[in-house]
Amino acid sequence: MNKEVNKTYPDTSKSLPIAMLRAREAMMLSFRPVLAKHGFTEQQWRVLRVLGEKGDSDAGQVAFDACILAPSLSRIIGKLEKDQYISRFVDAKDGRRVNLSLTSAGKEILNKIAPDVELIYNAIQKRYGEEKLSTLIDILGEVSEWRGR
Amino acid sequence: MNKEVNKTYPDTSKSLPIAMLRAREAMMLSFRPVLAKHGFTEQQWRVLRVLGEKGDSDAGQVAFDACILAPSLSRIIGKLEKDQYISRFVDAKDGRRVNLSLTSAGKEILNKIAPDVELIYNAIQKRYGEEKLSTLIDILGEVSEWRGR
DNA sequence: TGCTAATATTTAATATGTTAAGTTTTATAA
DNA sequence: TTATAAAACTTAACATATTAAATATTAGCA
Repeated sequence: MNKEVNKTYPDTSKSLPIAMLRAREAMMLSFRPVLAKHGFTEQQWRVLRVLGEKGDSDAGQVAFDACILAPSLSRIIGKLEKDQYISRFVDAKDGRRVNLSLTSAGKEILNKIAPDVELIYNAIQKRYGEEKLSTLIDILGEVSEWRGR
Repeated sequence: MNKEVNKTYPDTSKSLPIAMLRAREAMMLSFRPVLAKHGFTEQQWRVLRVLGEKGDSDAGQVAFDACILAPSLSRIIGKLEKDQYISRFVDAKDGRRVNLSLTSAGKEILNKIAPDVELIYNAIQKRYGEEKLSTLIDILGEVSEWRGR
């Protein structure tokens, strides 16, 4: 049951966007302090992680993978570059594209933080069970393909 | 399948927070233009909706229901009050609390926009089916109670 | 009663989200 | 080939997110 005494959900509990926000927020309350301890925001971390998992990518791809809009990404990579965690260089074949790459410092910090993040994720998985969480991810994946009408 | 050609999901597709963000974003791409047409942001709309569904509430309750942090809510209600959609008054019994209430203009705009929002939600429900979506909301509800380890 | 801790909200500072407009480079078609 | 549209980023402006600190008020207790 809900731990928040005197707080009851309104009918908005049937709202998918709010339900997703609430669930996401519950998890981030665990993840954020770990990232903050190392001086990273949630979004900066997503950028590093995506680059680590997929290797060098152009900004558009990173924006898509990390689910960050281009204008936000521009600022984020500006900071990550200044702090020397990533390097940025214009694509040789297409002058519009900007390629991003983790520096060695970036790879280092990534490997340093990842285990702490994994720990939390494992605790979540242990509590809710792999099956339920994979069902959740599957449905979320389907909904992600909603393209309005 | 994914409509984004040349864009493939990294391993972050297994990340629950990112999956929720992506799914939520897909839906909001449909909802936001409707709200924007009436000059409201997503968050302002959540505040109006919560007040409409639960009636007058103090700021803390609204913050919880709308899933908005207190500092953000302070500014949001500042604007909504200025625009005369809500009224704000200090609680008589507890001077720390601020009670919020929809004005008649607030109720009016709420009733005006709600049907458009419902329309989209119904389309989503029609596409994915009530059962799947209710499974989704159920699991999200469980995960929302995660309180760290 | 008076002191201190706890609450509820607000203010401040920095980072990101969102939409629109601006830049530079590439693709296209007349 | 060249004018024009499209693509990929960036910049700008305003709104929200996050954390910390400040304010004001109430609650608890010696």
